[in-house]
Amino acid sequence: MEDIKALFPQFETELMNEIIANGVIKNLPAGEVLMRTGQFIKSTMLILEGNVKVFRENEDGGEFLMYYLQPGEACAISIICAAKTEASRVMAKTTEETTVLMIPLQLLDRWMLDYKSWYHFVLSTYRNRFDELLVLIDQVAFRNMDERLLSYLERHAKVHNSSIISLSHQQIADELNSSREVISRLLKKMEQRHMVILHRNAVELI
Amino acid sequence: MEDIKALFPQFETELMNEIIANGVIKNLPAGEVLMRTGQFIKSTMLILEGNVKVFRENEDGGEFLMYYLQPGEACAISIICAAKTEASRVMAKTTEETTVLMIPLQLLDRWMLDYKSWYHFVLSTYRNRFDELLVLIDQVAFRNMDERLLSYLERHAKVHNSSIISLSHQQIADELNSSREVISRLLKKMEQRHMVILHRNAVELI
DNA sequence: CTTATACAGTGACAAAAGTTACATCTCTTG
DNA sequence: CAAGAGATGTAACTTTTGTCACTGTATAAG
Repeated sequence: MEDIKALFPQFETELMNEIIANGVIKNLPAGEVLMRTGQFIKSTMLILEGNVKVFRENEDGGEFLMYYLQPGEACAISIICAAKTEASRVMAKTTEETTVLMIPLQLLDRWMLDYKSWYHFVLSTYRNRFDELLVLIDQVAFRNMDERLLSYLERHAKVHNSSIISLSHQQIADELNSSREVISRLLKKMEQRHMVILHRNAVELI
Repeated sequence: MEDIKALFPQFETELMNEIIANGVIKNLPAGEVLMRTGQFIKSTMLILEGNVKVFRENEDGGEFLMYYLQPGEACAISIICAAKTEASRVMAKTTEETTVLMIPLQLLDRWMLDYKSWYHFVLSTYRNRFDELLVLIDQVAFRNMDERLLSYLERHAKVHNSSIISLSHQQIADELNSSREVISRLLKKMEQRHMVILHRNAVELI
């Protein structure tokens, strides 16, 4: 409870009380799917601990990364969809053990009116996700795969707070919508330039 | 005034009155820049007539298309930025003669609380723009240039309500972040397959 | 009418990325 | 520890896209 206050210091006390009274805390293992393409959303969630990756699935099951959700953040899509009870167009999955706070959607409309801090939180959530999509569009539209790979590794390191990226080349290729061989090739080049060290199932950023 | 009501039938009467009392109608010629990268936004706007294209500028001045705004719509970015008085990261420009209704940003917060119809309008604006960005990401991440070109032509035709797309190959290349020769090549192929007819400064969709 | 100027067509080539096809290598599991 | 599964390395090739260089052509301006 104290952790929640620390993560969302901007929320006023009454909102905090409502959140605690109505929210359900869920503990999820890594790899748990929180939202599925085409699924209708019944509740929104705040991330308390861990990490959630939001992605689109392509035809072959590849998981094209959109962005990560971190503690103190909320899923804009779940709020948007919840507000209109519409189907989701993206997937969300935990990448590590994660704690979320589920909030029934019928509260959202009232909170928007009753709590200024909630209203501002929702708006800034929209704005931040929108910005992340803009950055993503820049990457896929303007950057080559080598640059995208480097950005990807750096972001992964930052988000997971470790310079060791524990993913196979295939997983990285999926998240960038490329192919394993291309990623292997580029990683090899980066290793020759002493930008990374390659391990099994892991890439270490220098 | 009656046209405004027809374009925004969902707005309640009092909101309509506020809009009419506080909004400023502006008539803009084609090619007018409404929003510039890095610029701070002082007001938001509703599109009454015409068409606005929202795009990102690349290093060489190419205008990479994000989406169009049409009558009855509002610019999500201007609302988001206005709400936080932050700098814009995109550009907006009229593509034809356009009438917009400018609304001073200080009214937005109050309207969100006072008018349910405004609140829902803003949320659905967010949702729609978000969806358009998702579609754009799909295109650049998953589709080849020939498919993207076809989608682009179809969308342009739909938005401008004409099967004749009055743009040079260079302009099309810019909006897709490609090069003139590539677009010429692909258009030629499409012409051979009887999908389009090529004119000077125009492409006709069949 | 002539001459710039912007637009379009095209061939040749280069670069980036995707594909195919194997060869190794490194764990895990029985 | 042997076998199999999953992971990685790599060469050869194709496809897609981008770039360069040049030609022709329509249109507007003088």
